[in-house]
Amino acid sequence: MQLKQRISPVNNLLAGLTEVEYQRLMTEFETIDLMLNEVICNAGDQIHYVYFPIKSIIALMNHLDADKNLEVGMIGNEGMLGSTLLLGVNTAPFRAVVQNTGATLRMPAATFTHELQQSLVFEQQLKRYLYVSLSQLVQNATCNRFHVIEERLACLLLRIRDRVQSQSFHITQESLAQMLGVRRVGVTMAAKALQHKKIISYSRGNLRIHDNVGLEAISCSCYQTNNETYSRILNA
Amino acid sequence: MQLKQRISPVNNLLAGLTEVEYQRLMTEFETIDLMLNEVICNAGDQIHYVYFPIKSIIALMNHLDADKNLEVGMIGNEGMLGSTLLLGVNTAPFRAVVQNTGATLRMPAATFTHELQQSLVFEQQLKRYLYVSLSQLVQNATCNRFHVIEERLACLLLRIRDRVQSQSFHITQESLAQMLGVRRVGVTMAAKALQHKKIISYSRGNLRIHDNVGLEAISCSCYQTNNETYSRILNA
DNA sequence: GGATTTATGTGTGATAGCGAACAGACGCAA
DNA sequence: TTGCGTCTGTTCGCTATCACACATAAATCC
Repeated sequence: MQLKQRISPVNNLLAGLTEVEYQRLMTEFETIDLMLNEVICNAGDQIHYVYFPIKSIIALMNHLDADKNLEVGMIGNEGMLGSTLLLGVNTAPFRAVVQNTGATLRMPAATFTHELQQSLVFEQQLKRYLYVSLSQLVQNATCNRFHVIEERLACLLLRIRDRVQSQSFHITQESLAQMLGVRRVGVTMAAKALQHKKIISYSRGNLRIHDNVGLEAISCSCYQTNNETYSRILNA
Repeated sequence: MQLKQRISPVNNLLAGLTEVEYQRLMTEFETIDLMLNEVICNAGDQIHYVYFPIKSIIALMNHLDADKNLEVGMIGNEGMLGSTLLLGVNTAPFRAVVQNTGATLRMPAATFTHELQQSLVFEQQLKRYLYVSLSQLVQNATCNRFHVIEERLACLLLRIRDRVQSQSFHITQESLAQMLGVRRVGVTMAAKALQHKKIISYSRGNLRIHDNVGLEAISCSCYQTNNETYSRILNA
């Protein structure tokens, strides 16, 4: 069973570790369930824990005011929350909100920084992840500037799908609107368009993707660009 | 004279070093002049040198296609180009374009990574700078999404002013448009509005700021937010 | 089972910014 | 002086998105 975990690790950032390193790390983690819409931290908060999602999704949000929010990063089992600790700053740069419940590994920040010093491979992997986060973040910023809501919605749904590893998941239009930084009505229109094209079905937060190829065709190239960046840097 | 340099260092990231560290670093730097509109690197390029501007400005641009560009970061004597080497990745995440000529310190990438290992203070300072870059980048992304051209232009002019350390500088509306990710005509309109308010004067690329307070009042809060982030993290 | 909450759909007008095309104005160089 | 390149100003129709207000429908709760 442990072998199975190593071949298909619970979190991709823990791949590539030696068996010994992996086992030691696992003794430091606790597995928890995050609560939907829970605000793990606000920008400027002290970082107490780092989180490695297994099935959950954490959204990084930049918050200007009540109706000016923007998703600037999404963390699933391909990433982690708290990687900026690598830079020697122990305050959170952004608000982190739980977008999807599910099992999550958690470790105290102090333990994390200590573990980094124990394993060069681990540290190297996380530094690379931080580089990828930076790149993707900028790609999303540009995406926000130039692409229309429907493209961006398609992109967002694909990113969620990849992280929940399922064709169907639960998310309200209101949440999607917050992430895209647009009005809910804007999401309603875009989602309706996707439904008419038989690409998704959507009812009261229950969303199902029927046509993956169609969705990728509609989404802007940013989806693919971000995936390429991830695999180029982290699976090198 | 050397003492003067230490009190008012050529580049702010070199402040806080001990005299010995500073002197050793300076032997590794060469001082060069960057050419206007020179593309130092494109996204994905190998990083050969790191740059510490003294009077110059380097703009980080994300490039989708010919007419879809966005400034995602600006580097003057408060920062450096190449800080992502800290993350152990030696390819550039973004295109870097010279926006203002002027003296610049340059060091080979290999020397830089070697020097990082020699001085913990230096490394710590640059890690913090990378954290600040990340934060500012996200702030700008949100700014692009929510604020109107005139606010953003005001913000941009203030950022340039701070880096050239002068009330007047040369930049075309075309360049400004590229950085803001809008049409030149959009900049023309916004710049005209600022001129009517007697805040700036502008003729064929020669721009002069007459009313700093007025310009800050018009610019969005992102300007101040970014400055606060910088001083909170780097001057701590 | 009725009331309330939550989630989605619709409609109307306003507006910021876009694309394209063109006109003037300044500056340098032959 | 003429010409050409660069920079800025102006206009027109168009579209995506916004703000606000209200309608409908499913889920949940007492």
